[in-house]
Amino acid sequence: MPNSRLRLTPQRRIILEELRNTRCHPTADEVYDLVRKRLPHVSLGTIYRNLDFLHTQGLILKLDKVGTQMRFDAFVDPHLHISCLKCGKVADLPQNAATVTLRTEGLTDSEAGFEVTGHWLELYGVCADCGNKVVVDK
Amino acid sequence: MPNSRLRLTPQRRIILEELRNTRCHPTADEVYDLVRKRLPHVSLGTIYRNLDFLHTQGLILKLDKVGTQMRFDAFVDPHLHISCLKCGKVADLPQNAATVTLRTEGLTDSEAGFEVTGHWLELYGVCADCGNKVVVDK
DNA sequence: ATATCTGCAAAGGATTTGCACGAGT
DNA sequence: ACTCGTGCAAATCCTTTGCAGATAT
Repeated sequence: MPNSRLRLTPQRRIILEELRNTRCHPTADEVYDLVRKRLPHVSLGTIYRNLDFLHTQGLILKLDKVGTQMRFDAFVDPHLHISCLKCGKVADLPQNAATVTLRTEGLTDSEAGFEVTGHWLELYGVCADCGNKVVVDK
Repeated sequence: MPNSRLRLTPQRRIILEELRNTRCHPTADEVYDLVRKRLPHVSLGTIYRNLDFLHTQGLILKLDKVGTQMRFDAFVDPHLHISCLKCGKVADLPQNAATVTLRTEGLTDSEAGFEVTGHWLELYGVCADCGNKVVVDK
């Protein structure tokens, strides 16, 4: 039978520490850059594998609906994310910044016949930096 | 000076017709398959370029928050989408199936300093087909 | 010993792009 | 002529995977 004990390797510990040290919702390659400062020989494959592992363990969030790359978040308490339409930056907003009300009673009878099990709300806007930025390009 | 007249080429017309003939929110390669039945020599690059063109013209929606591939929708009236967690299928739901209430007054003062300009709500669940399906694999 | 984990490099999938030719005005 | 659009193929970007060696118990 397989030994299902899972290890907290230095790589995993440091990835988690770095994620917990920032609220920047870094992409995998940004995590890679952070971790490489402490583990110069770490590989990007290990970063991806362990981000996925930590996500499976429920230790981090995987944000796959924000821009073109996945982003990761070690703060797993319920909260909302807002992404900047100009620079792609992702920030946290309090959970009560928006409320979603579902009318589920009608839904299972709709033509789709779907059972609704959850939802994902994504806010977008313009961050402080980009809002203040003077537009230079034509 | 550039001639800014834009052409409704056979490729564009047929892509739009095929999209308007389905409510299946096809991916680019599914559109490719549909169009190829009528234009056997069309290329996938042309499909991508014209889907982007039609989106820029406001003629179709580009759904980039649904699964790993973009999906396209010629029905541009406001409505919601729900995607099946098991098979990835996307279906329409009436706009009033869910309401989002934003508390914007507090937001610009939050630590993020974001100005909220919009939001995207994604519902997910289990479609009728997958809900009825007997699980065979171990 | 044995299962898990890593680094490396290669493969994979989706999308975009460069280029020469074709089409419309 | 002069754009704009197309087909083809290659390139790009992000992510996943195969494999041989390393690590922990």
